[in-house]
Amino acid sequence: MSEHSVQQPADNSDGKPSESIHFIEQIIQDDLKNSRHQHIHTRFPPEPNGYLHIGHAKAICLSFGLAEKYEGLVNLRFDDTNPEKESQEYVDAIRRDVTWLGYKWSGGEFYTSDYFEQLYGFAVRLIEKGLAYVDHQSAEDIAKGKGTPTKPGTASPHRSRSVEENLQLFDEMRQGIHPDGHCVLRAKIDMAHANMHMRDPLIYRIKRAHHQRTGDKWCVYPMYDFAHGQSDSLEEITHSLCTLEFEVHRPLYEWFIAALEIFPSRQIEFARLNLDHTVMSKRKLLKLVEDGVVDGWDDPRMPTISGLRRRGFTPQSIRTFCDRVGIAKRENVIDFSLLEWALRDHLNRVAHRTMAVLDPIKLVVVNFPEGQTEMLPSVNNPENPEDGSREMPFSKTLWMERDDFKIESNKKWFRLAPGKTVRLKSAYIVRYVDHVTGDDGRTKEVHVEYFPDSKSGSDTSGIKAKGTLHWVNAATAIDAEVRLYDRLFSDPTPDGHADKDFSEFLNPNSLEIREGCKLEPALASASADHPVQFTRLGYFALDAERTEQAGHMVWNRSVTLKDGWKG
RNA sequence: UGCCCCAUGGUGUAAUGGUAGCACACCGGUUUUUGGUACCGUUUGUCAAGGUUCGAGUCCUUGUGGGGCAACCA
Repeated sequence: MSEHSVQQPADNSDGKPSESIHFIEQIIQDDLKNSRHQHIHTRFPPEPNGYLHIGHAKAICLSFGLAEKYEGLVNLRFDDTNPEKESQEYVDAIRRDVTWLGYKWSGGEFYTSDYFEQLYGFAVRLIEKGLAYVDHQSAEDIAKGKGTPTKPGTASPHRSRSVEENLQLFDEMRQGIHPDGHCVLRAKIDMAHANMHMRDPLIYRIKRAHHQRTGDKWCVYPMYDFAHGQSDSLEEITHSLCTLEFEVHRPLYEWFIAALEIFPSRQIEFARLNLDHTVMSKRKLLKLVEDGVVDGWDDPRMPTISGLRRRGFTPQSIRTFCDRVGIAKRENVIDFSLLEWALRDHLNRVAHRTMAVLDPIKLVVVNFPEGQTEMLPSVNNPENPEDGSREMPFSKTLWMERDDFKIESNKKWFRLAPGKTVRLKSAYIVRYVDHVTGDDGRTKEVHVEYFPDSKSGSDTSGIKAKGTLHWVNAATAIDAEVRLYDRLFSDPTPDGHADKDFSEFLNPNSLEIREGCKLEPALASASADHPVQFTRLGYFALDAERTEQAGHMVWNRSVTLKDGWKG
């Protein structure tokens, strides 16, 4: 059990839980205590019209997590009632992402399209009760008739058709006798209702579109309000959790349950997740993909689950993040740094430390014997000694990071510079001797002398070095490409500006590709499943797909190490 | 000029009428062969005004501010 698992209420003598719970858990605990339900049953109902993002992860952790915690069931249900926008590709991606997060849909996998026949029957039942009618008005007239939030709507001229006529017309709709958009089925509720959704909402429309699952069997499809809640009911979902924008739909949700006399699922809304410096709507993410701004839905800069996965995030880190974000009803914008913290927190404990130089310059150990190679052990993870150590080759010619050398420095500079002495991680202490400047005016080589008695682990030199540098043996280095990422948008809330399009805030420097990076030889056997730390640089993940395409290793920087240096 | 929801440090989130706490971020310190980690510490908060109460972040009223609602989308 990890320290991140939710603590069960302690068995206190006074019976009080030792941990606070959010409002949805309170409802569940009350329902269980009052025997309103013997067990709970939740669901996650994505529309397969895009990839899942971190906001969905919050919803997934909520509904799946609650089912697990209270030993209930959870369904995965694809809300596929709009064939024009949905596809099997998205269904597959959603299943993959939920599975990757570590969840199983214990209650089963469902599709709203499986209920089309029953939904149709529900509509007939409504008509028979005089609670629905076929409207032949144009879309514009229907919209006009709805009024505005401040002005009541007006009744459709077809509102008082007889039950028989409505039954026949609705049957004709199904038979395909009428063209697309010719008429719709509407619930008969209240055109003057203060809630716009109660002003005779449309519940069925004619749309000749090939559905990825039902093919061409249907030419009428139910609208969200006449599909979602009914599906919840059919699956006997006890707690139907959704985001705030559906709050105004709840009266309708309940009206249909009452009118149809079906299982009373309960809808509860919570605030969706917003992350700063990114966008979280499928429409906007799709636009980034279509415009080629990013590499696809799984671009490592995307807030999608697949993007985060490729970036190197672990399922555990995302679950920790969702846990820390909390559940409430107020609008929120989470700091990106919380996500980064969650990843570091996990990877610090499990990732092996390795050495890589991203902007290499030569480091020559002038007094080290030419042609000799010494194997030096280096601990894989100081946070977890059980992970052992590996042997690193060390010789006269090494690579060091360009940033680790400066010609002019001061007392706060712990790295190499004229007059400075540093430790090479897991190797020796070296002292500056000289440096070589290239034709371009940049430093090309740094020459140092090493102290043979300062060997890591058996240092008897007595020399103190404030700084420790990472390095890679030149002769055995692996050449690789490393991709560094920054936030996709420079503005914290790119879609929060009424007068400007979110794309105006794209960060032009969100991707930096480094070629010719030098990796220690042990990294040859790295796999995408095991993120590593490049010592002093951050956590990195092998991009298996790009590596295969490029013919050389391609690494993605998942997150930098926290940098405490105020130089 | 309608209806619904919301309001606690910079950002999130607790406190269920009784000491405003936790996390992230920030800043400072200790330790350190990663300027990482770990540990310690500082600063910062109940939108406003009334009311109820011995006692209000919590209950009531009125404001103010924010969000949502008028797709044959979900």
